[in-house]
Amino acid sequence: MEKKEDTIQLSEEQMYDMAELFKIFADSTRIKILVALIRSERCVGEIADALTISQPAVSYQLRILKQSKLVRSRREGKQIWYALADDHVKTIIQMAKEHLEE
Amino acid sequence: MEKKEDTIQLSEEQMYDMAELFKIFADSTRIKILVALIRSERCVGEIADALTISQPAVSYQLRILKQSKLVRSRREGKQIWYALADDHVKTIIQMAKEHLEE
DNA sequence: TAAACACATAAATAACTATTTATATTATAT
DNA sequence: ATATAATATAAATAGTTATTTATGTGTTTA
Repeated sequence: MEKKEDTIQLSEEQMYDMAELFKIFADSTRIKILVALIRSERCVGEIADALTISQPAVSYQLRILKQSKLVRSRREGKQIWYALADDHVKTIIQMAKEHLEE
Repeated sequence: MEKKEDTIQLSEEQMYDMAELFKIFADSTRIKILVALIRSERCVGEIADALTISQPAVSYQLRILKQSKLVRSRREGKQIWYALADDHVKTIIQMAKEHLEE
């Protein structure tokens, strides 16, 4: 039976970056947006309507999520469609859900 | 081969609670404290010295961590010893580390 | 080309939060 | 009892951030 390491090595910078990563998830509006995007790609208006958040507020948060490379976007005519950048977001949210359910 | 569910069901309240949980990890001082506690139980002064953070700042953050049930404490004479409440913290930090390393 | 639509951006504001400085509490030692 | 040590708490401050309101940008349609 392999034992888990009981220490985790992290540099000062890594700990700082880690906090920055958690900050992105530390807002319920962003969580709602991310959860909505787990199901499917969505455009800005859809998100605003579905979550009853103002359009500028949604755009503001989408920008943050995009800068953090958690979502990507593509333009299609007048609309801009947003989707999760990869599977990490889903994994992290799933983990957090399991933690909260205990 | 079992397929993962491609949706995650979360109530409004769960998403709010999730954001609150991430907020606790969204501060580099708290991350540093938690990482220090992965190795071993520590008293306030030790933490302050090791991380070069003022004693009141450490106490303030420990209080938040305790209220969030991420750490527990016990008094031993004049000192108060803090430790991680369970294995969850370590798991979450390990996950975040792996995410950042990609 | 003008109007309408979808989205982004800017400025202002309000709310929250971490740190510092100072002081209070609790426990030990003299 | 008093002094000292370890930690907690309070008040003040400064920095950050999400939302609103207003406006700008890019795209389609009439």
